[in-house]
Amino acid sequence: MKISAQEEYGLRCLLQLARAEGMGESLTLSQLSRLEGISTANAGKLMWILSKAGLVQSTRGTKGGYSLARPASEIRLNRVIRVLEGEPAESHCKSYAGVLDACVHTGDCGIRPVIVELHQIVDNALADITLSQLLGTEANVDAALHQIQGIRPKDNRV
Amino acid sequence: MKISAQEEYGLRCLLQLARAEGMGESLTLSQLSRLEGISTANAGKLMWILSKAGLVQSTRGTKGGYSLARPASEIRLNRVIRVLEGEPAESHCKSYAGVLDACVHTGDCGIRPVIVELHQIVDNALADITLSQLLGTEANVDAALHQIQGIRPKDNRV
DNA sequence: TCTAATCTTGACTTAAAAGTAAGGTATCGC
DNA sequence: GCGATACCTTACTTTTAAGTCAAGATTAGA
Ligand code: FES
Ligand code: FES
Repeated sequence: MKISAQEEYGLRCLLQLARAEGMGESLTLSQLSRLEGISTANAGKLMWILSKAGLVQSTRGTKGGYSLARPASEIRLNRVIRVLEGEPAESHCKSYAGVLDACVHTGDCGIRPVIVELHQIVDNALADITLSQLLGTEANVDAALHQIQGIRPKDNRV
Repeated sequence: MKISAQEEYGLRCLLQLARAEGMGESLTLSQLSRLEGISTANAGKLMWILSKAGLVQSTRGTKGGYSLARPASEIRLNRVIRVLEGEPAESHCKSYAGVLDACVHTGDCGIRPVIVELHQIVDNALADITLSQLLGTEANVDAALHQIQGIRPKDNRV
């Protein structure tokens, strides 16, 4: 249960775009790569993924670059992470079937709900955070997040 | 942000041990491998990790096998997952430094708190679940988990 | 004691993720 | 139009995680 490199760097680049957005500017791949200390090729790949998902907008040609497709306050982290983590993780019971054709826990299973709920918990937490909330100072961001964790909305209770 | 194969299979094996525990029995590697549809070699590796961390007890020789080191009701999932996910994930800013020596976000950083809090949220959720809670029917387990997600204890508020 | 069952351990192989390279296409300014 | 800038896309290489193998060590029971 850890964050992958792609998720991490993708999110960072997105944050850089959010910062630039405030000043009405867009960023090129080489700018992004310099800002985050990754190769331009890698930045390109990340941006391609994000743009395919409609999170960022790209402009070609000289004076081109990337910018957020929507205001930073409307981009929630759960969306970002889901896009960056690749495949939609097919139904769990098919991905982790061991050497067998199907999951050995047929029908009644205590594992499945744990995994599903766990992802739900993470998703809920991430859904409460927008890009714009991450632009302040570290202390402010930290404070804001603590609050969110406390005010949890409890969606799917009856 | 997804669960790894090792975490998944390790947890499943542990659950099988918890079931066997109820009947005062221990399980051998070949039994575990058959129950979970993985190779005995793989089961052996997982058990070694879990035993090294003190979560399971092993008995060698004929009539040997594995059993839980403590009652299922005292084993919390956060511990299990942390053990199975390998390295303690050194300070984040060192793991994801791109091509540079250190993290480019020096000092004031909006990313770090997100990652740290996120792991905290997951850990809190997992800490509320014990192995014994996962032994019931799928419907029961699901119901129990929903409750936990709602009653969240809010540890680190002031 | 001897043997069969069983765990232990490190090295090896394979599969997946991450990152890189290169050629292609669109846009701008002259 | 032409060249420079910058994104687009696919294929490849490297790195890391996952899984396997094989030789060694320990115990119960005949
Ligand atoms: S994890 Fe697939 S049925 Fe249990
Ligand atoms: S992630 Fe390391 S300083 Fe921001």
